Amino acid sequence: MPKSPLDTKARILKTALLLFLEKGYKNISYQDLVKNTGLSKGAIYHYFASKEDLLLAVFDLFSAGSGQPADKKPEDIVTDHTSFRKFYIDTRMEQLKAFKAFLGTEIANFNWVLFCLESIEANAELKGTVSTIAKTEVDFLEKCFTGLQKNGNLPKGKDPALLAQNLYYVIEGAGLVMFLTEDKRDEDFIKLFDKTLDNFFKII
Amino acid sequence: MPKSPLDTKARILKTALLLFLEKGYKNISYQDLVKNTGLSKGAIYHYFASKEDLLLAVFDLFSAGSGQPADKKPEDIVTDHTSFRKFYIDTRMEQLKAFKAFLGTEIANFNWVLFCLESIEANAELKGTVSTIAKTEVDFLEKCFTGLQKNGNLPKGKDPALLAQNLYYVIEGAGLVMFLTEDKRDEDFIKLFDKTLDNFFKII
Amino acid sequence: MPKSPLDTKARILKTALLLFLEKGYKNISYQDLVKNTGLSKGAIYHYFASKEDLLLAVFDLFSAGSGQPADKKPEDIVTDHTSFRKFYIDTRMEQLKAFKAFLGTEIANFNWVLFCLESIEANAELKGTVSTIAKTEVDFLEKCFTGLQKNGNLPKGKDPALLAQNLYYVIEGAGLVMFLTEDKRDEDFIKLFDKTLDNFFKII
Amino acid sequence: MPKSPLDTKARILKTALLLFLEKGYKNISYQDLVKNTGLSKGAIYHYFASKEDLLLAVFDLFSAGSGQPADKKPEDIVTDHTSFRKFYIDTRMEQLKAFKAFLGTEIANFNWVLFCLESIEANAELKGTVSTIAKTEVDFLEKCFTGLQKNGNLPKGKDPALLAQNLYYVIEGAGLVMFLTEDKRDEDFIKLFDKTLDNFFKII
DNA sequence: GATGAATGAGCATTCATTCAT
DNA sequence: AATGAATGAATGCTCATTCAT
Repeated sequence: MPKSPLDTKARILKTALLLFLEKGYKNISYQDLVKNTGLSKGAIYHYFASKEDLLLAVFDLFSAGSGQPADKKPEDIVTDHTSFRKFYIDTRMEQLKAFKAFLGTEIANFNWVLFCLESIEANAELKGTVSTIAKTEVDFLEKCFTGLQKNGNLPKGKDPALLAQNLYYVIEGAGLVMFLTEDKRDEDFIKLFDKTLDNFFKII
Repeated sequence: MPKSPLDTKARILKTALLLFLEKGYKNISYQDLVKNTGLSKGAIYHYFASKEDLLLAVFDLFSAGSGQPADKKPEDIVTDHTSFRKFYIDTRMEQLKAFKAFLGTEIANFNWVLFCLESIEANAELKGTVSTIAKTEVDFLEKCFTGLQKNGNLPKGKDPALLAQNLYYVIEGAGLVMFLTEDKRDEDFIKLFDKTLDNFFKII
Repeated sequence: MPKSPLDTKARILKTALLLFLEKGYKNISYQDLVKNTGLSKGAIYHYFASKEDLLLAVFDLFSAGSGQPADKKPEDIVTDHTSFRKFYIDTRMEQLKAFKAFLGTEIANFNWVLFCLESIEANAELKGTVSTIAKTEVDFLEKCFTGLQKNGNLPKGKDPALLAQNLYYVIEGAGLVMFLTEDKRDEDFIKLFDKTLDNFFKII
Repeated sequence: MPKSPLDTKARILKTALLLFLEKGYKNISYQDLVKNTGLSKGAIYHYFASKEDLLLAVFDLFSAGSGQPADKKPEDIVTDHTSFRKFYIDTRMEQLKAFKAFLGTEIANFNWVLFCLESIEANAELKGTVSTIAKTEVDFLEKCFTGLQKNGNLPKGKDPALLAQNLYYVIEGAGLVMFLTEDKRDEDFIKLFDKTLDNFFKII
């Protein structure tokens, strides 16, 4: 039974993140937050001056959870297409697992696109944060391609940086299209990413 | 000063499309529609039974304007990378020009991602429509790659269909990331698409 | 296919009466009237200046259909309790049959109490009309009791007029209570009236 | 100046009961409630989730105020017609007085029929409550008739239960007809009930 | 005679926010 | 730290009515 301020604040943040990701920032009201935190409106306002303020804190949390692991060296782990795919999927699954563990619950509908769109709509400065996340992800992919290159598994003359950029877009694009055209769950996205990487290797 | 029912209905549809694309479906209220159409709430309800009903009609319009031109044969027009890029950009610019001409006004913020997300959120059946648009676009790109192939400008063993699929994702992904990380205008997207195609050709 | 003004006006009146009785005056909108008459709003306004105006005409129709048959002589027909009950029920059933024939359709929920209440609420002068209906009904019942009296089937010293007044109230009260406490159909009311008369004879 | 939640909730309930009885549930808008409670719309919604929810609570209040006093023994108090009438009228007047005292104001138009009709229209389950009120009232009257019987003031062979049922209907019927045909005030109803009882005794 | 386009006031309801306790 | 009472603007929607055709 959490009583300390830190616990309460964390509880609000986690609940808000979960709800925002599931249904979007605009679709979540204070009533929802109250119901799902078990706290009162006043308590939430005690920690966050406004809904936008809460969003900013939640977005920080989200971006922290979106980073790539710094303890691993992709360029050493990735040697060929197979290890590339395995490493990428493993990393994302770990990320997802960590995320769920952090939230302490399953998340039915991981609508991060809507969440990000509404976030930058509410506060355009968040574009910077999204941009950083994107760069980190591209860097990560670039290191993977470098791994391929070091092992002679990259066709001559292909630039790892450009490949990373393209692959990043492919993954984002595939995710977005899946969102817009299919009913999906978390695991579907993992499968999608695996297939997407496979296809990408076939065209480069 | 339009008086005929057809004019009025079209006026509502155009205005709604414009506003929905600029600010998203949820962010537009009947008050906004009233202000921008110069009509009364009642008049809008006379033509569309509900906001969702209006959305469906607007989405039809949007999807109609999103189709690729049926009168052109991409596989004949596209012969090399240069003609590919030129043809693709020309097509999109024509599309955009036609769209603007149809709406009769500039559109400041072409937030089609938010519009699509909110649309399928409001009515999941619209996923089918989005899916069709996506397929049409991929088909179009596939024909372009076939053009390249016919002219010996495609590396051996590369599948036009797979290339089209990937390029489609790259374009969507690039567009999405641009949305989430930068301030952009219509023309910026055109430039982005040009650069995106250029980069894509470098990695295949 | 009715085209003459009279037909149209009658069609509106019948439809309105049916709808008002089923759902109450307030619950029926012009939209309902349009849907059920197959006419346009304008057409209805052409014949009736306002909703209240329509109500007044409808109420006239209703009160006309609520009268007792002038061609029959209750005091001659009613001789004992059995003939009283039979005559009363027969009369009401004929009334109901005539009503349905006139409307040209079944009526699911005969909520005449709500209809009357809302009618006098809309125009207090209608109280006069209701009053007249009530008097006619009491007169009718008085003649029935007179029939009983002539045949020596009325306890000495009982005043036919007073009995009629009481029986009228009993019937109205029973009907109202049935409305407020049970789900009922037209036929249930007929049964109720029969039982009510039977019980009334037991206490006088 | 009431500040406690209980006061506020009670204030809303009383005001709503008063207004619903005066003009009917449908005719009262939140605007009316706001004007008459001095509270804001939001405050009312804070206590009652919807208009129907408010109605249910109000109806409970109404039904509570409609019960007969449990502390009195009608079968001992009522001995003859005179004491019957006096006891009945006294009871109703006390009821009315208590009601007014509770509401803290006069009530101009006690339209309980419309209120009940609209209540069961809004929520058919309320028929159960109305049914209970009716049964209580009939029981009460039956005990009165039992008092008459015990004192030899009931003609032989008359069933107190049947008499109670009939008298109840007579009273309701008389009340309804008065509503539909005359302008009336609270006191008029008391007078009406007195006269109604008097007449009823003459026919049994 | 008849249509239906257009109006605008009014409705129940939701929402983020403030603040006394 | 935490509650929840109270606010009032805004939302989608319904309605009776008007009127040009």
